[in-house]
Amino acid sequence: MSTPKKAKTSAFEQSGFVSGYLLYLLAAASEAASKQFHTRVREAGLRITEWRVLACLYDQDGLMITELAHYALMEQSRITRIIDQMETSGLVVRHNDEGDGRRVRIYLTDHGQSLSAELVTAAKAHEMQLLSTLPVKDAANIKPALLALLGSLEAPAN
Amino acid sequence: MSTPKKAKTSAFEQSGFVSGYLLYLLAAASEAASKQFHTRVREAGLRITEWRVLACLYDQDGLMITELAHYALMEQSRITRIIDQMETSGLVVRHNDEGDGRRVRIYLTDHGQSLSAELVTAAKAHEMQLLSTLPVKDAANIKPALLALLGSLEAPAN
DNA sequence: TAAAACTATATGAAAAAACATATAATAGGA
DNA sequence: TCCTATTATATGTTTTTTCATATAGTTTTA
Repeated sequence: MSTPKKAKTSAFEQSGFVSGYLLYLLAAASEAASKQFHTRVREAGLRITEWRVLACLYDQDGLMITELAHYALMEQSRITRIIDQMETSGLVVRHNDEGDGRRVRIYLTDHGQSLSAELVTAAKAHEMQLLSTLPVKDAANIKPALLALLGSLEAPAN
Repeated sequence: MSTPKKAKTSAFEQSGFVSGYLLYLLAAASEAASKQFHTRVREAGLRITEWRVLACLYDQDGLMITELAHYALMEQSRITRIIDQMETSGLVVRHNDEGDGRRVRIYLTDHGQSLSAELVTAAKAHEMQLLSTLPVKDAANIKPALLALLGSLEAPAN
């Protein structure tokens, strides 16, 4: 047979442009690493986007729609609809901001609070497990490198 | 004013769970880094997904639908439809695999070939520029760390 | 070699996401 | 203060994406 059945480790992955391209590595690593944990998120009855919102609110309850969009890496209109659904399922509530009638602040319900705490704990455990499978050097390097990249990208001037 | 207008660098980003969470850093870095280059992709009249397909075919022309799905990190049915559109816009062509009538192999047209070469060149330049903005240490560390992570995640055993 | 199991691609229907824009509230001049 | 510009959220529409499944070709095996 000229073509191998399972081309998992094909010539493609060994050489060529894509397999060493930074943006590909970032996307692939993000996707592969998230995949594992996302299984747990779905087991908790949540969609990925909802988990992201919960995690943001875990850190800082009462964020605005716009702030959530920024932190959770999503468009504003998307957040609006996700909050609609999360409000329906009893995870969060909307409150008008006193002082600025345009703003809507999102707060965790009791249920949302306990669920977010639970998932954050699981996420931390998963992260530790994941980092423990890496060579020590890489495990130590990865977050600083990503933070440097983010910092460089967020800097307005260039 | 109690709430700053532009909360770019808020308390959120300084501390808390999310801002140091590996899966968040990966997603955020991937998104932020890609964003810049994606502007160029759209200027070339392509969607991001189409660029991914072009890049894969640049490395290895004649990939199957399934292989493209794997390498471009997308679902099979999605690739099928993207190839439909790319065929319509004259970037690729489908050919039946001789030897296995189920397989469909995708080949770049002349136009697809020149466009992919052009964009790959631009992508390499962008990557170099991006890495040059990082501290040398981080620039040297990031790809090995991502590769280690990917390797660890692809390994079946654990 | 016929049946069963499996692989590759396509497609209909449903859900999610993006895009543009509407609505409402506030802020900032003239 | 009134007019304009700006900000925050919501919503209608369209496009993407997913999910489940159909179709067709190949391999396996009894």
